[in-house]
Amino acid sequence: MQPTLSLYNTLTRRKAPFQPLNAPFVGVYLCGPTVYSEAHVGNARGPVVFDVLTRYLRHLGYTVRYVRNITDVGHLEGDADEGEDKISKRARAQQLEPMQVAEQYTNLYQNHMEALGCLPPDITPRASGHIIEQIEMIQQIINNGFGYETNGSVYFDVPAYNAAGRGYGKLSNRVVEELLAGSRDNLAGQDEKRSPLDFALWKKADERHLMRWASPWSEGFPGWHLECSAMSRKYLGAEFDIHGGGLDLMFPHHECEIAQSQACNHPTNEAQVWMHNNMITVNGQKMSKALGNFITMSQLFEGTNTTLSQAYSPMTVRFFLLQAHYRSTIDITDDALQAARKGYRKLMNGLRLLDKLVLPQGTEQTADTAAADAELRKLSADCYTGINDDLNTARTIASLFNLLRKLNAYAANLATLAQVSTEALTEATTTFRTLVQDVLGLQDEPRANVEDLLGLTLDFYKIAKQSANQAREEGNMEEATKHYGEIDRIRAALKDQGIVVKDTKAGVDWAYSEE
RNA sequence: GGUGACGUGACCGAGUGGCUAGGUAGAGGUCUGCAAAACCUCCUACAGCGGUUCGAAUCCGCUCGUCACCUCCA
Repeated sequence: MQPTLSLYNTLTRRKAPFQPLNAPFVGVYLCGPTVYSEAHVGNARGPVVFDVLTRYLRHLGYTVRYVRNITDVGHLEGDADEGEDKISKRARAQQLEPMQVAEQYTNLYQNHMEALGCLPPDITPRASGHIIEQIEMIQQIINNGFGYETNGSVYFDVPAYNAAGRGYGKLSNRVVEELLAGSRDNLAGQDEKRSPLDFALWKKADERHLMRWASPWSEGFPGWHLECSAMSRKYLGAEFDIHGGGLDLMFPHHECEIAQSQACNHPTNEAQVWMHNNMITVNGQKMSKALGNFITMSQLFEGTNTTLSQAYSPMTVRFFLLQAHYRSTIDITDDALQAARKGYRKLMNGLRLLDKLVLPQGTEQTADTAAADAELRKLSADCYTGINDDLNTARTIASLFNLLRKLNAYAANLATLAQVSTEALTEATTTFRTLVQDVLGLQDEPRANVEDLLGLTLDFYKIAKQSANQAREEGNMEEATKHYGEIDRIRAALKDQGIVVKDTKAGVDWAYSEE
């Protein structure tokens, strides 16, 4: 009997038990990266959180379709005055094809996500591969009276949409009148828009713009909110279960997404549940490209960022991210990462321990195991409390440590396993293993270097060999035989691992077995 | 200015009316050839000032401090 999973919904500003629209199927969409540069740690939080979410939904028995897009068109550089697409701007500087840049960073991103233990999404749609769908959507928006064309560009008519009672601002809690009052009216390039709140659905490309597609309005490119509306609708339907992204995407990106979707398919909030993960901070400030205080994934894994003293492994980073609740900010520091690394390793040591929790032969099970069973079962059950409460992985990890302390205590004195029933113990070890590996996605990360370990083994091999030869020369055949036995054992063990020892005139070496 | 969030012990970070969060670091102990790991014990905090309440870190008010978003260049 699994307690229900509750999720905090940005739309309603409260937690509610999760109810799929069409159980057992669950559609999940996460706004993916813009692939014009390398992702930083902040960009990894959403994917890790949603990886846990989809893993847990599957664990609960749902059939999940998880979509995470790649934005390879559209976004403009914040300070660009050319009106150029970010990707093409970068491409021109490097004399590369824009799609080459996009491909390069897409691959890098996916490698990093895989290293972080994120299972690949079921569908990874590219914005550039869905131009037709986006054009169709624009046409629908225009036909429904919520879009207009100016000079080959198409804009979404926010005042018209809002006048129709569709609630622009309902996600981010904004009032159109206040937005209008707060907006500066001296902005350049506003003349094409009827209202400063309007946003582009299609932009006509100027002659320097490299990425461009034909459309009924002009040769150009789609607006940056549109892709998610179009692609989520294509793969998950006009209304699906869960849509996620960073808190900074709530406005305007997600607000505009809802508006676009609803302009086509009223009524819909595009997704039933909207989830937003909070930001990662550095010295209390949001990590961002603009501030320049970001740490890229490569820098983190390789220890090449000056903010940090050393490299941190992907699993350490994953643990670090999950040790905080996703709606809280999390401050990244050396101390915090080092603490995370130790915590992560402690959990991994726990994993290695589980199979060793066996009552020693000859020890009798205690007749009454009720007390110990109850204690262990409570510790196990607690592990699910946190994750069911809006994916509170911090609490789940805390509970796992509490469970682990008990399991460690049993391991330290195996005879005490007599006090607990096999059923309760199995339940506990299964809970631990399942949550750590399958749900939190924390995998053992081998740190030992095979070459070094082999070298170490061969050192002992050499010592044994010297001892054997010396004993033989001294005529002590009994001693020699003993050491030759050691040598044979090492050889046999290594051979089982596909390694052969090579005794050469130059010394002892090894090679992969060719058998 | 508008909207929202936050301020927890040496550090990170849960909790949100009464009950041990947890991890890391530190202290003592058990174990141990030495050590490590593990286990046991300790360090028991909630920005400040008021208020509500039998009782507040948790609710309310004020003060101080911090942060995010408020789009354009699309």
